[in-house]
Amino acid sequence: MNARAGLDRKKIVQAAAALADEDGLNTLSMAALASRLGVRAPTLYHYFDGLNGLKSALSIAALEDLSARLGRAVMGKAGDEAVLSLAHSLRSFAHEHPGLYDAVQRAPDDADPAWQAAGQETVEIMVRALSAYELTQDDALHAVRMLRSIVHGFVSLELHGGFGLPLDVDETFRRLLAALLAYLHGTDR
Amino acid sequence: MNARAGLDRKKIVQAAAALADEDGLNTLSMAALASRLGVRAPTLYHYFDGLNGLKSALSIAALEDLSARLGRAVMGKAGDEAVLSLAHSLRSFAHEHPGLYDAVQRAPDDADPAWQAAGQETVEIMVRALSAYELTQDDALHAVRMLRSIVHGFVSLELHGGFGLPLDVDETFRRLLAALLAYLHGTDR
DNA sequence: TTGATTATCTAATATTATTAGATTATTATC
DNA sequence: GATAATAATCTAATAATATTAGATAATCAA
Repeated sequence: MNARAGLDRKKIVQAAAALADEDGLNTLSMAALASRLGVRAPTLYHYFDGLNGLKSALSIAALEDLSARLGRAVMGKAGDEAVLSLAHSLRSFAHEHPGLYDAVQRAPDDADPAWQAAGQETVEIMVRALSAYELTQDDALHAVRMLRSIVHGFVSLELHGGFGLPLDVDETFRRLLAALLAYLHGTDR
Repeated sequence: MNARAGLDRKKIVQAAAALADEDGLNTLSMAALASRLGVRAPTLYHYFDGLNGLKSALSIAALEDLSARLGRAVMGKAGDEAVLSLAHSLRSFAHEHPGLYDAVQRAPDDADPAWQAAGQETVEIMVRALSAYELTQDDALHAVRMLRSIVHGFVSLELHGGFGLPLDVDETFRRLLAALLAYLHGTDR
């Protein structure tokens, strides 16, 4: 009784993604994943270098997903509209895929080329989205970091219950983005 | 051979904090903590309700530490100076105590009264720091969230290697705070 | 000094990650 | 189509962890 499960790295990563989104990235285990795939845990070692290797693969896949989504979000948009679209895409990705979102944050131990590439891709998407502001190269990179910081900080606090008070969170997000856009317009510098 | 170790909750939490800062909150275990305290793991169950209970206590202690530091940071300061001092205190706490900083983010499972109190205290410190801007109650609370989001997002990306490019991170932080201060001054609204 | 309390221990169970090596299913070769 | 090679999966075993139960020894109160 050994009918093959027909696994491959992609199917395993997909199942891991589902588990991470459902139960959290931290509780993702080889045991739980194998069980979901109808297979014994050691089987997974045939495809990945342990739990760490699996999580690295998940991080890369998640980052690629996110990158593709961000790319679609800014197609045909420029300036404020593009920045807002990026921000809302990031936030909705985090809401829809909390496990994958956490995985994106977690850099693989050994800086994997695929990870580097996906990360660079997202930065480039963001830089292109900012092109309408006609920033210098460095200013654009700072602006990308600012956007990422703002959205990540907000989303992270939001998802982990950091905002206790009964005050509209969407409004806070709007204001954060308004502050960023104002800065990009140079109202202040 | 059972000379008592003379433990109490405080000593255990302190040792846990040291371990978390040294090796990361995620790798904090009952086994490692007991070993550092020169005691067998089951001993710790006399003081805390398992690893989760211990981590909750650590979260609360860390939040109280942070809150005290923030309180000191804004004494005798107002307006922009107070906001900048808050932001830099938050960031330096995260740098000096990465494990505790992570612990602060993690809300205890059961919303512990001590946790609620410490959280409320930090919000109040921040609201007071913003008093010079003469904001409405709601605007002040949004501003607190904005400050927390900005600093947390930046620090989190910074600590977890999210900023790959060789571009001055201090400068990015400065710009983020400049954007916040400009917003608070209402240059834009 | 004795008895009660309590801090700590040992022993045992369950779960997990991981490695080694056996077995069975598929594929390639003749 | 039979057989050999390959590859996917399994069983078995080891080590580490969290946790519970209950025993023991140190301290404290009377």
